[in-house]
Amino acid sequence: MRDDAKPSDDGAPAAGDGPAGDGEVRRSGRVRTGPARVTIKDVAERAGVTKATVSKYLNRAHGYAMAPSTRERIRAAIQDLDFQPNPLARGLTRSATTTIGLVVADIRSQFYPELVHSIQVATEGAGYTLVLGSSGDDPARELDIVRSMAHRRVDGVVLVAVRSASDNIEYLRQRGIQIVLASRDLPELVADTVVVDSLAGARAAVRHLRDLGHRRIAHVGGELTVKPFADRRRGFELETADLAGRAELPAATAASTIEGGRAATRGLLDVERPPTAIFFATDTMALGGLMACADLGLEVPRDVSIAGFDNVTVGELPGIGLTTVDSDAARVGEQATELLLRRVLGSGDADPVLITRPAELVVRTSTAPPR
Amino acid sequence: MRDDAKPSDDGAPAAGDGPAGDGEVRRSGRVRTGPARVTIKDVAERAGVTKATVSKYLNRAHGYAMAPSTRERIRAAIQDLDFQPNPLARGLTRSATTTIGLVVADIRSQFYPELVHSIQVATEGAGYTLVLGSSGDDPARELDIVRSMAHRRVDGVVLVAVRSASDNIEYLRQRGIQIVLASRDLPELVADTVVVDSLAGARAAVRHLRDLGHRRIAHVGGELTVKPFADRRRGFELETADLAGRAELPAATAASTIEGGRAATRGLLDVERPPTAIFFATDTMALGGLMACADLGLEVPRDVSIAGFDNVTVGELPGIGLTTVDSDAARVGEQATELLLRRVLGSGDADPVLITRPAELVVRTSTAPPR
DNA sequence: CTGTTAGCGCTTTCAC
DNA sequence: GTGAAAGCGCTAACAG
Repeated sequence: MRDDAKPSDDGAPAAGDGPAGDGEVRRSGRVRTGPARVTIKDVAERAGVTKATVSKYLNRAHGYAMAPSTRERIRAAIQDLDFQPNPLARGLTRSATTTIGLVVADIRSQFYPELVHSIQVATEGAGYTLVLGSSGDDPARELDIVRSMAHRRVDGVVLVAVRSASDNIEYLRQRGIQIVLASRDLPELVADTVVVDSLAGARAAVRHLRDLGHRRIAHVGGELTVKPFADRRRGFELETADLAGRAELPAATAASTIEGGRAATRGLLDVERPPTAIFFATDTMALGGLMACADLGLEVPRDVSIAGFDNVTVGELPGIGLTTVDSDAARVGEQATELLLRRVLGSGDADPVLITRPAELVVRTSTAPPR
Repeated sequence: MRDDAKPSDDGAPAAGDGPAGDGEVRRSGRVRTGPARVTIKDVAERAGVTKATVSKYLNRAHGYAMAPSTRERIRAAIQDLDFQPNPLARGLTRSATTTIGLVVADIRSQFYPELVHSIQVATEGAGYTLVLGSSGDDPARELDIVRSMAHRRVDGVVLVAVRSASDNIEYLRQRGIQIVLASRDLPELVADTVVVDSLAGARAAVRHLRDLGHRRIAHVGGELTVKPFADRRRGFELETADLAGRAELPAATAASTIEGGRAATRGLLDVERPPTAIFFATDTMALGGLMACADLGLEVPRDVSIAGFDNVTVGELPGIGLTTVDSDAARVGEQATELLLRRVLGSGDADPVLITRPAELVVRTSTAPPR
């Protein structure tokens, strides 16, 4: 998707561009006709006014005045004709589309559905349409998506769990497109951001393990370039600073996937004197941790206690009962959307706002005192 | 979202519209300026040709001829200027937007992420943008969403797990918008459809339970107005037809949610002589079934065997180990998208196509011989 | 308060 | 092969 300005099928199949002047596409076919669309002109005629007046009616929120009788005739005409303003035309003139872009890394992860849903509901509830992009956690693709959304003139973008932001944010900002970051903050506060308090949450989780009597506690963290993951790790370190040496507190870093957590956990447990508890930076990794325990014939929580972070739905299931920290994804999504829409509507503070939501410990059955 | 033709801020904050002529909104503010956008006119000037010629270059797939030298100059100009055709303008004239709508019931359900992801990847890979709508499984909202997408001139719509279709499909079809149904078929083949073989899958699951020695088998089904659910139930009935009376084969119907499955299962198990195995119409319900067992102090599979349908990710987890039937959501999504894009591009059969994918049994640890 | 007049950026006949 | 002109459906000054 590098050279966006290629022939009509701008966004042709990912396949190679082939030799110079290939001509594969046949967009030709059927000419979308359907029932004659009713336009603003039809409404104007039926109401006995001009398009301009109808437009003013449609944009009356802009503060146009209008004779009640005219207003009423237009209203009636619109209703009779079942008129719908064409969003494309509107977008073309106003350069605003009542559309919000949502960029996520990968919807399949246990963590997103709740977040995406809340964002979807919030945008839709405000009359905006949601455009979805999935980056696969690849910064390059993320930028492609952001560019594509910018060209489509979305009014704003929710960046969920961005990796790094410099390019994206710069690009959007230059084009006057509003931005909000959800669930992952960045080292610098470059845009409105809504996250959960990772540091406090991690401390609570680790303290819980200590309160149970654990002393050999390990940590499986996410990539440290991701700030919330770094914060969680730091929380782990702060709460274990007084404990013995590094040997007692092994830490690993893994991709935030089930497989990532599984592999890292195996490495951590398959040693002489394994830890009695592990704190994971995400529930997804913790689920992998559970698999690793099963792989090694260890029982949770008897042989090892497991704690995660996020509170994904499946953690509640019997047979899982994952002790975790609630990231309150739904509220994060909602609040992020609110912030974004506020900016889109022109209010909003001059400076970026950071909202850090409290993180609550949720104790279930995957943690218990060490043997 | 009923009256779409309301004032400009068609999608004002959910808050009340207040007294008659309130004037709260101030869209006024910042006038989205940004760096002067480069248009086809700029390209034309730089290349020393007219907009028309540039347009022909852009649409060369339509089969326009052009002098190689001109072609080259235009190509260079586009590159130098980093020109991107404005999709809105293009959409306005061509009445096609390289956009696909995706309508799901509720992304939060365990089943969707995989499906949505595959659709997302497939559309994006073909250069289309995905617009997401979530109906909450409410037919009225579903229609609202479909209408909104139609107004935005999406080229096609993927309807995932529609409930009933008459209105939606009629509406879209009238407007020449292509349609494909994924994961749920309808009694009548009204549009291209991709589903898994529910009947065969259900039979395989039930046969598996019988092979293990179960005779008192229950079924927790989804609403029978949903064809795949009806098929799964029918599969259950066919495979148990020779067994004792109805008392041995209780069946319940529930909403396809964890809670739905949980409640239904409790009802089924909390009796004199409970079944020794339960076949669920969906994994989501089966997870609820697992919770119900825990609630009642029953152990799976020792006291009761549990089998589901869909093969959601969490089913693999140790502690869950759900025996199920694979719905192959990813492939269903992919194939549905392919079918849709084919129609959008003007190929595609005259009549609707039905693709029924094979359903494969996946045996895990939630099923075992009865005691 | 309402109408006139220009476009927004692109496509598309129809000439040349 | 390329250009001129009209128009997609709407908004936005500016008049009156």
